[in-house]
This record gives sequence, structure tokens and C-alpha cells, in this order.
Amino acid sequence: MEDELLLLGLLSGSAMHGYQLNEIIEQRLPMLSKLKPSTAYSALDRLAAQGLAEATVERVGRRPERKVYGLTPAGRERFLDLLRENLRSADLPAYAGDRGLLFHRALPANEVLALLAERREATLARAPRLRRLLESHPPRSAAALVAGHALALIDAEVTWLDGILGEGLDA
Amino acid sequence: MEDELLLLGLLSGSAMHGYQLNEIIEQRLPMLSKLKPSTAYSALDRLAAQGLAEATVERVGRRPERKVYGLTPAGRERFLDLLRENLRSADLPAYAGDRGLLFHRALPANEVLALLAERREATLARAPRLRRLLESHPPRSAAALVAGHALALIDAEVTWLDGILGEGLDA
DNA sequence: CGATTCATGTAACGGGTTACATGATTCG
DNA sequence: CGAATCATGTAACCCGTTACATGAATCG
Repeated sequence: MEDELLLLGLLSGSAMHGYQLNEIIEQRLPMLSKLKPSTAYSALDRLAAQGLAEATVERVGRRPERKVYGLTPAGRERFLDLLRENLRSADLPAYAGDRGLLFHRALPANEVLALLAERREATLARAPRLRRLLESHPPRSAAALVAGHALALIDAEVTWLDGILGEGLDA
Repeated sequence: MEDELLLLGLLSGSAMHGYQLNEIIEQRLPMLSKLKPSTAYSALDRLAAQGLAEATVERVGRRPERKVYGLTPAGRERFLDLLRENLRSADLPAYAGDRGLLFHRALPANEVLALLAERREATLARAPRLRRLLESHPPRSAAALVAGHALALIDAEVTWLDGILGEGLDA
């Protein structure tokens, strides 16, 4: 499961029901996951089926019933294993953004440059949000680390794009 | 399909049969795709079913029959669309390496640092290959661009890791 | 002759996507 | 009362992975 670490990590912080999880992902972590609500529900089912999480049905006031999922000991172990693996190897060079460059000759050079200029703007546009995030959190907090890391990569991407855009493609 | 651009791009260069495709991916593009042989065969089937590629059965000498896939006009269009999209937006900040950082507090700081040090070594270890690739190809060739791009990101990653490793996590 | 290379597939499973379905409660 | 919010799911489809199956030709 692509988002297993994310789900287990969130549940390891505090038990949650699906709706809550979906709010967090949608509102606070849109850049880290594209998990859709219905996918999240079935993912929680699966975690429960695998014995990594357990649900308790809860009813607060007269609101609809909800299933609060907490990690089992096996879930906590699995979470730590995935976390270690993720910290250990980032698999950065495999990321998909490189693929198109392989075939850029299929388009006229000026179109490629125009597209890369768009990429530059789109990439740069993400920076201010992250910078605000970075400044609004204590220096070594998890949020600050994530934001700082993303900013470092964004900066490298933009710098690289500037190089290409400055020198052209047919040198 | 995750690797659709890659397959269409390779076929747009020259028609190929599955075995050939698999050799190229395995030998020359292992960092850009993890497509497995049997997956490649079914992917080619799918492309053909969608009218993006067409197979001609061929027999050379007494070797086994093989299906040579070439792009149809629709396939060529689809390739260019995907290529444009890929060049236009790299989606870099979504890459999975960030996820673990969110939860680093779940592990003792010294273990996190040890894991990030491993990540640093692993990341750095990819650089020499890419640097050789970069130097053995003409400056603006597709291979050089891909290698240069990957190196820029690797460099940023290592620099960022050095920052964390130098300052520690509990500042 | 036995191992390797050439060449292609099938079957079963896992898991993500989308669209759709359901229904209670609260707010204006 | 109608709309938005809270809350969960199902069904169908697509696609990637793994393990397994097949068989001819060439090489040593």
C-alpha cells in the first residue's frame, strides 16, 4: 500500500475514524498524499483485516456512528519498520519527473523550453506556502523538516531549470 | 499506466518487440522504471487493445516468433500529450521520500540520524554512475539532461542531509 | 546433451480509482 | 424545508506483481 506509512503514522499519533483521517489528509497533507476518501475507508478495513489496526464503534451525541481505529501492537511494529525503511532510503532518482526529458527531442526545442518554463513557475509557486509553514513551526519539528526538505528540492529543481532555460537546448 | 510515457516514447523511437523493450529497461533505464518483463508484455497488449500500438508478427532466421510493436497515429498523439504534460509539471514535492520525516519523533533521535546517514550514503552512491553518463554523452542529449537533472536533485538531497546531520535533531 | 538465451505469455492476487449509494443531523 | 455536514461504504474496473508455464535455438 502506497500510503501505508502515512496511515499508520497518523494512527500512531492518536486513534481516529475515517472521516477525521480524510480531513487531515485533505486539509493539512495534500502535498504528501492523494488518497481519496473511499480509498481511505477500504485501506482502514484492510489494516484491520491484517491485524494492524482495530476499530471501536463510537457514537457521540446524536451524530452518526463512527469507527475509531487504533493501532495494535503489530501495527505499531509495522509502522516503525516502514518508518525506518523510509528514512533509510529516499529513492529520489526514481521519481517520475525525469521521464519526459528522455524524449524531449520529439518536440521542437522552443516548445520544450516553453513547457519547462511552465514547470518552473508551477514549482516555484509551491515555495511560499512551504516557507510559511517552515517559519510557523519550531525549527526541528516534523512539519519544519518536511517543509525544509521540500524547499531544498524545489530550489534545486528551479536552479536546474534556470540553467536549461538560460542556455537553451541546442548548444 | 505508470510507465505509459516510457513505453510510448521508446516505441516512438523505433518499433520493438517485448523482449527488446525489456532488455533496454533492464540494462539502460533501471533507474527510470521498475517494469517487470511480464508486466511489459501485458502493457504492450493493452496499448494494442487501446489502438495506440500495432503488432506485426516477425520471424528472423530460425529464432522464435516475435511481435514487433509500432505506434499508430493515435499512439503518437498520445505520446506527445503525455510528454507535454510530463515536461510541464514535475510534481516533485509529492515524492514519497518526505513521508517518513513527518513521524521521525517516533524513533529516538540518534536512530533517526543513523538512518539518515545511511540515506546519505545510498544517495551519494548513485552519483558516480550518473556523472559518468553525463560525461560520456553530448551536453544537450537526452541522456545528459536526465543525468544532469538527477544529479542536481541528488546534490540537493545530500546537502540537505548534511545540514541535518551536522546540526542534529534536538536543537 | 545440458545450460543459456531468445521469446511470450497466463492465472491469481493485491490494491487504487471512480462513480454511485445511503442515511442521519444540523444550520439557515 | 432544503442544503450542507457528518459518516461510511459498495461495485466495477484498471493495472501492477508474482509465480508459473512453454518452447525453440544456440553454445560449450
